Amino acid sequence: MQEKLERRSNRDRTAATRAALLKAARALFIEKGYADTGTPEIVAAAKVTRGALYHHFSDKAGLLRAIVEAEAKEVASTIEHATRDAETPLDALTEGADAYFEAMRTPGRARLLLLEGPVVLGIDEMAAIDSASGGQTLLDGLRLADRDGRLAGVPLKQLSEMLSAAFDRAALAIAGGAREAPYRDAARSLLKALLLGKT
Amino acid sequence: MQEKLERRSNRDRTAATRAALLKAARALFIEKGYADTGTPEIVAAAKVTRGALYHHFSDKAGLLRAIVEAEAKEVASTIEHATRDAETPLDALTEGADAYFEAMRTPGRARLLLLEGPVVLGIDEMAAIDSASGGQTLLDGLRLADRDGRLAGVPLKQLSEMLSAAFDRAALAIAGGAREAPYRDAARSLLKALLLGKT
DNA sequence: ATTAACAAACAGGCTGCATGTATGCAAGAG
DNA sequence: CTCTTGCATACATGCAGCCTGTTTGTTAAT
Repeated sequence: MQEKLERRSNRDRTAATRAALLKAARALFIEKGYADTGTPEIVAAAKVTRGALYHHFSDKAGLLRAIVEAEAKEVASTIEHATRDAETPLDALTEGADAYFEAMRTPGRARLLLLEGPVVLGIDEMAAIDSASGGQTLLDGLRLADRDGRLAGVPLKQLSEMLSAAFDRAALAIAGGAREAPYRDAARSLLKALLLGKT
Repeated sequence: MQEKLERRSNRDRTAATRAALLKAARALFIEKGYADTGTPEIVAAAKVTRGALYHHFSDKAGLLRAIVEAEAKEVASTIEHATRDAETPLDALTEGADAYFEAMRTPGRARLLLLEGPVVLGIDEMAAIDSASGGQTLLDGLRLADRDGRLAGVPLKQLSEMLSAAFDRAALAIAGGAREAPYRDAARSLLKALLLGKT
């Protein structure tokens, strides 16, 4: 805690400053929203000046972009890890969905990835971030299931987008305090109905 | 075009001013987004002063709220009209989905209802607006189908929220220039799989 | 005469930039 | 191998412009 002001290498300074800014901004964006959080407030919380902020980030939106990219990467990695050793396509999808809900339980993550991000950065840029982070495991799962015979003639890309949106909404609801179980059941029903024809 | 400055009743003035503000703001919010549109720009486009704006609306967000409420009402009414005389629950849901896509083709509506609204007004207030506008036909349809036997044990409220989100995403994609047909097919597949056990 | 419907000026705050300063660092001189 | 020298990095600070919401003043309807 007492952070002696001793000499540090430039690399360490940069890392520390960036980390402090990202942490402070993340907390404030989650608590009050991007628009209602000013840069003076952010730098105060990070114990840094506005000069440092604009040295490390192009602008206020750049700060959000960095935060969103980190969150997206974590989510993608959690899902990928969880679906690695599934036996059937349905298992993979179900476990992927559970992992997604789990990853999105991290406080504030849903708001950042599903609300502030799309509005501030734009849908297109969010899509780019998602795919760069490897956020297409859902489509992969559907393609595997398709090879198994089911889903003939259904446009998979569009279906995966829509399912993804459904999971997003569930994650948002859960983040807002709703119980997780019913959403997980609903998700399971959806996937089962699609892949097995059973509700 | 030449709008003589003749005497008008107060009621007419109010109606005209509000309409001009709503129209101008709507166009600008769609074109540049809520955050990047200033009130000076809005009143200039509406040929009114900022005094008029703050006389009729509590603040800039109030302007967006009025716009969003109008859009939501139109969407709900379109859907209700389209599903009035469906024969089976699946028909009602399918036709409702088509009507929703149709209603959301109105340029900019998707952005207002699905992006700017939730972020600026908050999720809770958007939910209130939705339900006040009668946006729960989807849940009604699922309940009807449930009575028919299918969907036993599936949490309907959550399922309807998730399906609704799926349709939202499709509408957003279509608004962004994507072709409508594949999304409609995916939507149909989803509903059929749930209600009939067929993909 | 009273109130609605504006108009216009004002106060506070915020963003991005531009300029100034100190510190780390790499390379050459000695 | 050390030390100086020059440059780049990492900030700090003040300024300019804009924007929002409020307040005060004016005109027109009722």
